[in-house]
Amino acid sequence: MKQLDKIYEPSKVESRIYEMWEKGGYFRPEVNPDGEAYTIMMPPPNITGQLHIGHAFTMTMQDILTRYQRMCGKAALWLPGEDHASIATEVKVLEKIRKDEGLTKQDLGREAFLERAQEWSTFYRNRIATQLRRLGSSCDWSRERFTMDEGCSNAVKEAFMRLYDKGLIYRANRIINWCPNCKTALSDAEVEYEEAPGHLWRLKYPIKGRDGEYMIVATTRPETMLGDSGVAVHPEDERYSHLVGATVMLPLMDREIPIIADEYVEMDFGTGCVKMTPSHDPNDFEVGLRHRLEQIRVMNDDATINELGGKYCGMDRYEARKAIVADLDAMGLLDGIEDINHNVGKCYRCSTDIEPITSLQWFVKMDVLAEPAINVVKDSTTAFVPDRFKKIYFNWMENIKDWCISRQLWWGHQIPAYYCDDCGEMIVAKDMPETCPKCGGKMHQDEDVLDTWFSSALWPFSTLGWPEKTPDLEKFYPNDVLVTGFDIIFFWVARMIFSGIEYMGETPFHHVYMHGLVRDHLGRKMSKSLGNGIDPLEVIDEYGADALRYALITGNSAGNDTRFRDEKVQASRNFANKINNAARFLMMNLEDFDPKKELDPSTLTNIDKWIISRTNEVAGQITANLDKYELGIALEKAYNFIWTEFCDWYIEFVKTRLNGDDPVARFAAQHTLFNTFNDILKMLHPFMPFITEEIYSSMNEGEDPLIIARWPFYDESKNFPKEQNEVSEIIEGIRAIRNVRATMNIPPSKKATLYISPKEGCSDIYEGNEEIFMKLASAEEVIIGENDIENALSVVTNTASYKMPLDELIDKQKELDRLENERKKTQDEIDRLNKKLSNENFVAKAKPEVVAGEREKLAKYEALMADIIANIEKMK
RNA sequence: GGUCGCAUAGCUCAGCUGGGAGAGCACCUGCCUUACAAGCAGGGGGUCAUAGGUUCGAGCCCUAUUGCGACCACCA
Repeated sequence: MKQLDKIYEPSKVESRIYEMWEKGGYFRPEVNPDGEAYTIMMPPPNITGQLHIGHAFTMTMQDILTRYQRMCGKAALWLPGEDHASIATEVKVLEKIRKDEGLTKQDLGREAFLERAQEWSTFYRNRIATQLRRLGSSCDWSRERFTMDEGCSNAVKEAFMRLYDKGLIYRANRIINWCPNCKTALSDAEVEYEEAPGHLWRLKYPIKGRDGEYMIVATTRPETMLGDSGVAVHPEDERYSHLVGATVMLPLMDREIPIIADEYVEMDFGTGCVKMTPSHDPNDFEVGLRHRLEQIRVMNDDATINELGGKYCGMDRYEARKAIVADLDAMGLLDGIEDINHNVGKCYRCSTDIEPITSLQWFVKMDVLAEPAINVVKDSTTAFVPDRFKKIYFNWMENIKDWCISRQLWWGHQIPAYYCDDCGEMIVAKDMPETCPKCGGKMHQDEDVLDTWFSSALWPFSTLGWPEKTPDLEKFYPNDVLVTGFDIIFFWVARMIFSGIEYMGETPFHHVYMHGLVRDHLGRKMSKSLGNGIDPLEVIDEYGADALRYALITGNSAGNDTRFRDEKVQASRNFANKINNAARFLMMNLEDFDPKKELDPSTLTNIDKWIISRTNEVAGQITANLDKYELGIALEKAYNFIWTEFCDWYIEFVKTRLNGDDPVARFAAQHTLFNTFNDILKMLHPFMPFITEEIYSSMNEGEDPLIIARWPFYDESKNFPKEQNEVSEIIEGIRAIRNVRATMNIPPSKKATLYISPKEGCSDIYEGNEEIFMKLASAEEVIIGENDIENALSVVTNTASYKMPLDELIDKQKELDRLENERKKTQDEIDRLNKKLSNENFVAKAKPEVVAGEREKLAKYEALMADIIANIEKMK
């Protein structure tokens, strides 16, 4: 066996190990060809060119689950997503083009732009893939799909056509969210509302035919009045009922517009009178439809006023606002201004104020799609972890409006709709017809592309080959689990669910595991403006990928945010080093060990059986935790078991036999050490893949690598409850002795004879383990049996009483005080238990096993009490 | 306005179906004991936000309150 460094250096092993995995093809589901399919998918990479810590968080969880399932013998497939062609990508690419070539989008033209976008997108995507590899991502990169190549992927065309044929996609002139900076339509989910101080202006609209009478409307956006086509009041508002049906003259535009009554208006707000701008306000749009109000769009795509805005034409919307207010004021038509806080919709990408405008766009009809998507979550065909996120999902799905899917971008899947230049005929098809089927004219394709989430929603099956009926699709759909942050439920999770049901007839995954955000050490959200982002690659450089993965997972529970602190990574790194050193110990002591040589089970001591049993038990618990996606708990259990029980106790226990001269005892110890540590490496592998693989491969030369080793499932034949209890007693005894020695300030170098007098029937716990007590309890000699020593330090446990004569060291009074203290504590326990057990209600109503347990405890404490009192007597 | 979450040791957080409160870091004491000082041994430290309720028994279940946070909707 080879030797390890005293300090574990991740940089020395990580790339070598990763290469070994990848070359060996171990990430592919074929390593377990007959195993049940387990699928997990990677979100579409967001092209920022850099792996974000939040991304690393998601990836780590996915990777842990994938590795675990693979070791369980499943055909675990972890697929990278489709390209995430979004506004972000387009903006990023355009920035680069401007910087490198000094060209704008218009200078470049569509085709040249797409070519460059393709290039850079691929570059960034590869870069992220490389970064993920450093994190240990066991994604099957060989199946990577990149479907923007043909302008619009086959899957997207197919999906679009199917919905169109069913009448679930339509094109209409409706009000949509428009970003004047990105110059594209956005879906409702892409608008973020932010509270901002503003004003409420009250404007006076002269009523026609009633000189000196006005309708006073309140508005936060006076510039939209250019497009007003009505004034609305509540039908039951007596102040205005006589005016319904009359008209007002719209100031500045001199347009005669009607006064209408609609329940939408709230009587108590403002003046109870609302101006109607159907082309620039979603509510007004709805009211306008009901009352057939004219739609007058007064703004251009860049939010400047257009020619319908009269003399304000060409002004920016906010310049126009100032000018209009000033003009109205000059005309005496400004009734007043109030300060008001209101929410302003912003583009989620560039934070520009969203302008609602009417525009010809493509929409997906949502009500039909939403219903089954709600049902699969209701009946838990798709379960959310944690469960509470269902509510958020339902709330959104139940109130969903039609989804605007067209975007006025170039970088995306181009809509497969074609128009005749001559007669305007529209065809939706996979390929553009040569000529118009109606008039034979020339055709052109719709300029717009689809919302990136339209294609992303297809990802659970499009990455598996859909619409082709591939073997992958057959085997791996539906997926097992989706791991993602809760911030993405609407954008993505919900849309995948209804799309999966629509196209595949089945929900896309059984479980949706939702995690929280990674925050900085002060609990703040990471953001570019704060500059508090953490680069996972820097963390990996400093501490190693295993440490980063550990730090991200430990102490985390589903749905909750986690803070990222340097101390946490340090603790993780220390753990990695601990494992490294435990491995060093093994390697030093296993040089002459032959794992193939058969063991005589009767040579195993109770100590060996204890660690075998505990390892088995812990493995079972971790399995249960992982099956419930309790990654943080599973990792914590592994940590505590490895550090405390294996390293601090078992290794210390076993040293006496390893250094002794009985070859049979030595072999039993080596055998247990070897197998236990192998199991430990296995259960830790999903969390810390690099270090475990490195150690495992040097311990098991010529064997299969750890990544495809069999998971250490719970095995009843390795369960030794009797020995577990026995060794717990030994540990308790040693602890008690150490504790006494420490409180009495006796240095470890001062050794004494240790007299152990086991209680009835307990002597085999101690027989043969004398040397262990010598080593771990600083005894120079151990004598087991009845004793009657005076002037000795004494401690008692449930199975034995211990005595250490240390005459010259003992401060008699101090020891008496200590014993008295023990007595008090024990008496308190006895009193508490007596009180509980004398409560008739408790005895009658509590579960019998609980009552029995309390009785047993009482008996133990009473026995201890007797011993303590005897010891006090001897001391006096 | 609606919904949800969080409040546990000095700090950061765990705590599964209710049966005597845990970890890491920090702190105190003693140790370079041949795997490990990125370590070992021992120790201190919590009215589990507040007030009620259910129960034999509540950190956990119910109600209300306070503080913090998130999401959705949005009245011009």
